[in-house]
Amino acid sequence: MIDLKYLQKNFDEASAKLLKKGVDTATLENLHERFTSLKEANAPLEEAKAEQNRMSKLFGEYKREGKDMAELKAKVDAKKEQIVGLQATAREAEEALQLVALAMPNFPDDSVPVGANEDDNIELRKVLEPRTFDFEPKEHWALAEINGWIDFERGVKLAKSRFSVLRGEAARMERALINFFLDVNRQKGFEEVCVPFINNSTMLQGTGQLPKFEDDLFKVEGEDLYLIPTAEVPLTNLYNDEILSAKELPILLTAYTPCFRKEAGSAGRDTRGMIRQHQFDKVEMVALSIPEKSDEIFEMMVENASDILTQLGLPHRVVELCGGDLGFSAATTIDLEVWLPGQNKYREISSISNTRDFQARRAKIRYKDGTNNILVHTLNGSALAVGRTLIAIMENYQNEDGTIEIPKVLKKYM
RNA sequence: AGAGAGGUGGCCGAGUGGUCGAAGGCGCACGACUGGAACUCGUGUAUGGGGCAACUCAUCGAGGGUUCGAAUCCCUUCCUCUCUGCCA
Repeated sequence: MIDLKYLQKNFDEASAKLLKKGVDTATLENLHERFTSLKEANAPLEEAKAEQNRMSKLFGEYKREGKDMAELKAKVDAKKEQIVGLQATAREAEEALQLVALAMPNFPDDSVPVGANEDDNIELRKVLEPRTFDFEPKEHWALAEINGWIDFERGVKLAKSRFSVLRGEAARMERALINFFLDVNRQKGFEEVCVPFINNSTMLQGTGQLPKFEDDLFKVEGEDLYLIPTAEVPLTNLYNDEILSAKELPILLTAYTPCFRKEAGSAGRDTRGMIRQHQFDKVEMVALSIPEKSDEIFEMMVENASDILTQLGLPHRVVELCGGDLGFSAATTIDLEVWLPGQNKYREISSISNTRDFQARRAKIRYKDGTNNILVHTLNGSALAVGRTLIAIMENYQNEDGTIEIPKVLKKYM
């Protein structure tokens, strides 16, 4: 959630920031109004309650002194009636505010480039030169068929479209990649954790998936539970509603989890192959940090993900997202895009974001700095999307006959 | 899943209708004592919101109710523990 006090005091500045993210001023004005309404509704309510509390305390005295209480009771009853009305107004204002506030995306950093969509993203650098083929490189689904690596049909049979089955060497490579990623992350100081793959609505609200993006989530029927769309949810919310001590920060976490996404709104995109699935494996990094250190940690996370791709010998580029392409919770995001020679394109394989205090405010994650409780900064990033890495290896390491070489660093894992 | 017990501050633990945001202890922070430390003594020590402030509202797992007044009584729900069942 954005800082509503900041919004109130610096409306024009806030408005300019959110414009970059595609939020029009009217929406922000609405939020501002509701925040003001709530404050206006709360003031008389609290005053009335204070009066009631004062009067109620008198009862004790009256009783002890044997005084008559009928008159006092009549006064309190009148006050109570007034409170009921004020309470209804305040509650309405509160609910109206929450509705808008929880749907408002994070402010982008000032450094975020202006732009409407991914076409306006800025390539910062390329890492590794794509290899030149002396034959026409195939796409991963063609290679999958030649090698019997991916069973698309039976994945669909077992569940539905956008599910697939990895077989034999592919299944082993999936597992090898997970182990490799976790090992690298652990060496960089991330604590490996193993988390529930199903989280409740409070947690999904904490990281920003709810209430706005419920349509993207698989919900457990009849329960307040959702399949996680990313390990960012359980890892960040590990400290939901906690106050940490400054000395335990930064907290660096990594976990392998499957991720479940409905991909609502992606109908027709990447229907072929394994790029966009309802279920995919990912190894995630999450960091909780003091505000002053989050930029540094962000850089480290980008470097780490890039380094993993380099170790795998996969050409990629580092891209800074423009305001219009930023996710809901992100203040700044860098994507890593891996080269897919079969598609002749760079495709997203990692996305690293600093959400500043946006998620921390929602999830109530603070740390104690002397006497003050301060919101932490939360960061998250993939290191890496496993299925897409598998695809990238298939396409980049293919031979003319369709066979696939194993990257050197993976050999000890297979 | 069925039966019983219970959920209070960082932790332990009192509190069964008013003076309780909450005794006491531990822990922690600061100060005194010490050459330094332990011990001892003193002070402080929940969270969120409103207000320049004095101050004030809310919170004793969560939600609702009774009452002038609820940590305390009632209902619902979640969680934990024990026993039974089931199971990797």
